[in-house]
Amino acid sequence: MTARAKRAERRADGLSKERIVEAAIDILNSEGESALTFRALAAHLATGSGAIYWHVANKNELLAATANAVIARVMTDVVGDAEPREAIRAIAVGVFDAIDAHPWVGAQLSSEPWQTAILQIFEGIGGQLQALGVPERAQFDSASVLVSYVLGLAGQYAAGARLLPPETERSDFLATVAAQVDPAEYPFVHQVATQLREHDDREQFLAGIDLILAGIKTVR
Amino acid sequence: MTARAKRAERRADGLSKERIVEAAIDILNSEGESALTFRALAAHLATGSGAIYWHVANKNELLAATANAVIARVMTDVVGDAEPREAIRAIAVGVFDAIDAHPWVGAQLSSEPWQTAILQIFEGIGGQLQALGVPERAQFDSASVLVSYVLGLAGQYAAGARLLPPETERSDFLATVAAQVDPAEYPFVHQVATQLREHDDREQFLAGIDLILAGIKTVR
DNA sequence: ACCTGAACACCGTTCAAGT
DNA sequence: ACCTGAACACCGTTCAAGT
Repeated sequence: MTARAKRAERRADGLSKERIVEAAIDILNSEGESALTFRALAAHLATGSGAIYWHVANKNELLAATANAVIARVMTDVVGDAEPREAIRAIAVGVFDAIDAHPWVGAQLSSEPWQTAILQIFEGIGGQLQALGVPERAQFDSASVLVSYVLGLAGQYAAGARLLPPETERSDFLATVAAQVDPAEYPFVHQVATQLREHDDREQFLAGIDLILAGIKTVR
Repeated sequence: MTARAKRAERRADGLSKERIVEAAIDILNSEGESALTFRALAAHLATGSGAIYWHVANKNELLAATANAVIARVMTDVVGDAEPREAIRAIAVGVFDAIDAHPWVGAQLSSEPWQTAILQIFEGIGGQLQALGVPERAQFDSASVLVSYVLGLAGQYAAGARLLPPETERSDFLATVAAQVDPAEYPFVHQVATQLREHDDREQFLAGIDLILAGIKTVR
C-alpha cells in the first residue's frame, strides 16, 4: 500500500512505531495474547500508556503491525531463485512455521483481510504461479485457493496451540480427540483421528499444498 | 463429542442454554459482535447477568455454542441424496453462505479447532470423499484441504464484511484496493484486483473447490 | 512535537443474598 | 436448583497538563 519507509530522524531513546511493535512482539511471544495490554506495553517501554497512542492509532492497528512485521521477515527470508513449485512450497512452509512459532499471528491474519501481510503472501504466490505458466484466467483462483488454505490450516493449528498447554504433544492431542469423539456420530473423524496419531503437521500441510498444485496443473 | 441431548424438564419461562444461545444469535445478527455483552444479553432475556453463568461457563463457550448452532442448521439442511461431488459443493456453499450471513461465525470457527461445528463439517466432507472413492490414505489430507480452504476463504470474506460499512459493494471494495495498492510493489495483486472488479464471490469460491477436487482426483 | 498518567466508560466474571 | 444485581478487577482510550 505505497508504504515508502521514510528514513529520517529517530533518536535512539525516543519512542517509535518500530520500537513499539518490537516490544509488542516480545510480550506476545513470551507471555501470550492476553498479556498484551497497553499498560504492560507502556511498562515494558518505560513510558505512559497514552504515549503509545501518539504512534499507533489503536490496538487493532498494533496487532496488524505485529503480524505484518513477522510475515515481512518470512517473505524476505524466502525469496530465492528456486523454481516456482519449490518457491511456492517455501512460502507456504515459511508462513506455516511463522504461525506455528507465533500463534497470535494466525488469529490476526484470519481477522483482517487485505492487510499488508496477506498482500505480501498473495503477491509472492501469485508471482510464482505466473512463472509456473498457469493461464491468466486461472491465476486468481489458484492463488486464492493456496492463500486461503495456508491461512485456514495454519490458523487452525495456531488456535489449537493457543488452547493447549504448551507441553502437550500433538499426538497426545489427537489421541484425546479420537477418544472423545463419538464413533457413531462422527465415524470419519474417529477413523482418521485414530490412524493419525503420529502424523507430522508440517508434512501433512505440504501434502495439501501438493494436492492443490496438482489441481492447478489440470487447468490448461 | 457424545452430546446426547437430554430431552427433559424445561419450563417455558425458565432460562436454558438454548434460549441464551438464541438470544445471543439475535444480538450478533442485528447489532454485531461488539454488541454482545453479558449485560446486553441479560437485558434481552430480562434477567441478571450472573444468571447466564448458571447455563454457560463463559463468553468463549457462548460464542462456540452460537457458531455450533448456526453450522448445525447448515449441515442438517444440506443432507440429501446428491452424488458425492455435488454434496461436497453443497456443504461448502452452505458453510460459505452461513458465514456470509453471519460474519461472526467466521471469526469463531477460525479461532477454535475441534469444536463441534468443525467436526461436523469435517465429517460431512469426509464421508462424501469416501463415497467418491478417494483412497483411504488420501482421505485425511483431502478433507483437511477442503475444510481449511472453506474456513480460510470464508473467514477472509467475513473479516472483510465486518470491516466494511454494510452498504459497500464488493466491487467497490476491490476497486478501492486496486487503487491503493502500489503496482510496483504488488504487481500481481494490482493486476488481479483490477481485472476482478465484477467477479462473484460465490462463484470464485466454488471454482476453488473444483480446483481442489481436480487435485484430489489425481490421487490414485 | 511528544510524553505523562490520572480519569472515564465499559467489560467479563464472581458471589453473597435471595427464592 | 436457579436467579439477582451489586461489586471487583481489568481493559482500551482520552485528555489536560507538562516538557
